[in-house]
This record gives sequence, structure tokens and C-alpha cells, in this order.
Amino acid sequence: MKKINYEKESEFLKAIAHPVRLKLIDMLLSDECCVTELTEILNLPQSTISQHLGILKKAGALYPYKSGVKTCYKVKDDKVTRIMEILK
Amino acid sequence: MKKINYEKESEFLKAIAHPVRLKLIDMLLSDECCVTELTEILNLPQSTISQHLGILKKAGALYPYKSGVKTCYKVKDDKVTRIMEILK
DNA sequence: CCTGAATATCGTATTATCGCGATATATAGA
DNA sequence: TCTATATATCGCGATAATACGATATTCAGG
Repeated sequence: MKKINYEKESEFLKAIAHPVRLKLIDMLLSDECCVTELTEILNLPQSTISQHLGILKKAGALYPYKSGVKTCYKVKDDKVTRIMEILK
Repeated sequence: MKKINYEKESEFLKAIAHPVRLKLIDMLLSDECCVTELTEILNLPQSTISQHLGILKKAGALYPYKSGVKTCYKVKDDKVTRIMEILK
């Protein structure tokens, strides 16, 4: 029975605990990928989306990869995916 | 494939996304129960503990029951328990 | 090596959260 | 009903999160 690191895990949960960020994760789980695309669909300023993606990346929920000029993000297939399952 | 209510679910995650609240949930999962007891173990002001418990209760993560003069809290056996499993 | 499209970072005003002492409420028992 | 114990709520200063325009960075193609 592993022990929970409360500080660390609460940081992680805080990172995903935002309506826009949950939606971003959900979109990335079903394949939308580049920042411009996400920005257009969510109809929010590009800087706002970029910041949210940065928070998720820093928390280890997403990772970016380059596709030409564009940057795409993918969901790290671990805790995030399982938590999204639970929220459904 | 159910749809996620991003507003609602992010509210829920935000409620549990706090080191003290995660610890409270963990303690309540392994049977500590009354507020005084929780307060002593965590060594924090009673008002602080009470507020955290209130937030968790409002989010539907805990529910209270009376045991004489004392109020005990129990973890609602649903999303919370499953998420705690994932965080371990 | 410019240009423009794509993305990240900065600055900052606004709003929300946190922590905690003080105070209120509830209730069991004398 | 008075008291003591248990818990909740209030008030508020301190801190952190949010949103977003402005600006900087990156890089492919001409």
C-alpha cells in the first residue's frame, strides 16, 4: 500500500481542475492537436490557451511535439486518462 | 460514451485538490472520524479543519453523521475513492 | 536573411482561495 | 437553565489563480 504525497498530488489535481483545461485534455484524447486548432475551437485568445497548455505540460499531463511549424500536444497515458474515465 | 460536464467536474477536482484535504480524505478512508481527532492529528486550528471538511462536504466527497456530541465524516464511496486509488 | 504564421512569455488588473482568530451555534449532562 | 465541549461560520489580510493584450521567440519558405 503506497503512501500518497499530498503536496505533489494536490498540485497535479489543481493543474487539471479547470473547465478549460479539462476540455483541452478531452479534446486531445480524441485527437485534436495543434494549438491554433484548439484556440479556434475553444474561441479563446491564443495566449490563454497557450498558458493552459503550459500548466498541463508542467504538471506532466501533456507533452508537446513538433509537426512542422505547428506544436501538437498529446495526453500522457497515465493518471490523467484514468481520472478522465472516472469523471465521465 | 458519456459527456463530461467540465464546469461541474472541475469544481469537484478543485475541492479535493489541496494537500490538507487529500490527507483528510485519506485519514477518513482509514477510519479516523471526528473533527476534534482530525484537528489534533493534523495540528491545525479547528476552524481551518472545519472549513476544509465543509468544502469536501459541499463537493459531495464526504458526508457527516452525528455520534453523540461529535460529528464524524465519511468518504462517499464513489469518484473520490477511485481517484485516491489512482494517486497512490 | 526577410516575412509571416505559430506559439510562448510578460505585465498586470481582477477575482478567488487560504489561513486563522474571533465569534456563534448546538447539545449533553449537571 | 447553566456549563463545557464540539463544531460551524464570520471577517479579513495575505497569497495565488485567471484572463488577456502586448510583445517576444521560433522556424519554414521564398
